[in-house]
This record gives sequence, structure tokens and C-alpha cells, in this order.
Amino acid sequence: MTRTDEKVSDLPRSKRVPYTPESAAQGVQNVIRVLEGRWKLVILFQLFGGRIRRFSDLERAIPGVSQKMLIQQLRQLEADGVVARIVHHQVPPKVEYHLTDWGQSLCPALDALLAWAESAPSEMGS
Amino acid sequence: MTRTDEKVSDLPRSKRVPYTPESAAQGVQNVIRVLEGRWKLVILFQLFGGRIRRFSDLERAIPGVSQKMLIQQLRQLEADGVVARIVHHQVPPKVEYHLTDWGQSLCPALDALLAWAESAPSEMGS
DNA sequence: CGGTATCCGGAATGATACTG
DNA sequence: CAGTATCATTCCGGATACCG
Repeated sequence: MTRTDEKVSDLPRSKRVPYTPESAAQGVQNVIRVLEGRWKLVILFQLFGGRIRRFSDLERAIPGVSQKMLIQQLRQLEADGVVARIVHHQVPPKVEYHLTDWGQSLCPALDALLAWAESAPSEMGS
Repeated sequence: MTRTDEKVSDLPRSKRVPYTPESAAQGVQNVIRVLEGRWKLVILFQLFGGRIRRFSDLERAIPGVSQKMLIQQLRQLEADGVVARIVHHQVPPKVEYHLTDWGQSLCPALDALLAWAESAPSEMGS
């Protein structure tokens, strides 16, 4: 496994396409930045599978989140093109959120991370 | 693409294995937690491909990092079982870092994230 | 209902100096 | 060389109050 003529899949994209190790790290960091935040992943998992939820739905579905945080993370996800926002101009106001196609396509990558975590050597306890 | 009888791969693991959407989000958050930190991914990309680097190598290879942050993030990655540390008892001191097998196996998952980012609808500018 | 505005505390990061 | 210790700063998230 530590051969020098290693498999291509053992090397990151940075070694296969015109990316330096630094820019590749940068690229992944950008992704992490999109995903990080106390509530973003929770929101995403509430929306995966094409589900559409109102602001108040999310608020109720995510115990402990404040309005400030919920709207903030939703806005960031929206700015990043992961989540879409639909405003129904009516009273009382109604705003719905759902994943963009691109946001939905994040699912397999997240699964890969989950699978990686599950493949841990089983001594992780700290 | 927005059918209701969606493909299995359109749903996260939480819908296929005994995980709730919440615990699935929790699982991914744990992974993010391992990966987050201003310098961790940079360190990882310096180590991918079975590379072994000394502390000072990393310090030089990662412009802008302080000794404090470098050692802190290395220690955390080590505690999480991603990075291994080899101390050569000699003077001057020599300490080498490399990825564990498990850490190396993170590469494909990161590539998936990178691929996802590259598949963006091309309006991301904010 | 779906937000905004403001204040606050703790954690993460950075700068700098010192050490085995 | 490979760290540790201390202090300063910046950032993130929580609490609360108010608004169209």
C-alpha cells in the first residue's frame, strides 16, 4: 500500500489535474466553508430527497436553532447556490426552501464522508 | 429529476440505514469537525500520496502558519487517527508526520467534494 | 409568518517570546 | 529542531427584542 507507483486513486485531484496541492486544499476548504456552520448540515439533511420546507417547518424540525442562526445559514447556503428560496407573496407570508439540483447532488459526496467515518479503525473515543 | 419515486442514491444514508436525519447530519458534522480548522486540509494535502514530512518541512510548505497552529492541528489530526507521528530520538530532534491508512483513505471522499464543487452551475461569485 | 438589529460570551486563531 | 506558554484578537453562535 505504500508503493511508489501507487494507484491514481491514492492521490488527490491536485496530482491529476492542473491544481497545486495548495489550490486543491483551497478548493476543499471552500467546500468545507460552504458546509460548516453549526446548522447547515442539519438543514441540508432536512432538505435532501427533494423535500420542500417552510421557514417555520425548519425552525420546528431543528430543535435548538434560533431564528437568527436559521436564516443566516439558509442565506449562506442560498448564496452558495445550494439552497433555493421561494417567496409566496401572500398574507401571512410564506417562504419555502429546497435544495437546488446542485445541492441535491452533494448527497453522494456526503455519503462518501459518512462511509469514511464508518470505516474508522474503531479506537476513536476522544 | 424531481420525480417523487426518486433513486436511492438521491437519498442520504440516513434513509437507507438505521440513522435518523439528525444522526446522519451529526455523523457528517463529526467528519467536518475532524477536517475543519484553518490548516488541517492544507496539512492533509501535504501528506496525501504516502508522503512523509518533518515538522519544519510542513512549516515551510505552509506559508502563514504559526508553530502553535501547526502543532495544534497536527495533534488534533493525530488524536482523530488521521495522522501518525514518528519521533526520532536524536539531536537535533526529528519528528515526522504521515497519514494513517485510514487518513489516506479519506482522499476519494475529498475528491468527491472537489468534483462536486467543480460541477457548480458557474454563477458562484459572491 | 418570516424575518432584522443589537449585545454578549466563548472558542478559534494569531503574534510573540521562551525552552529541552 | 520541535515544540510550549502567554497574551491579544477576531469570529461564531446564542439570547433577546423589535419589525413589515
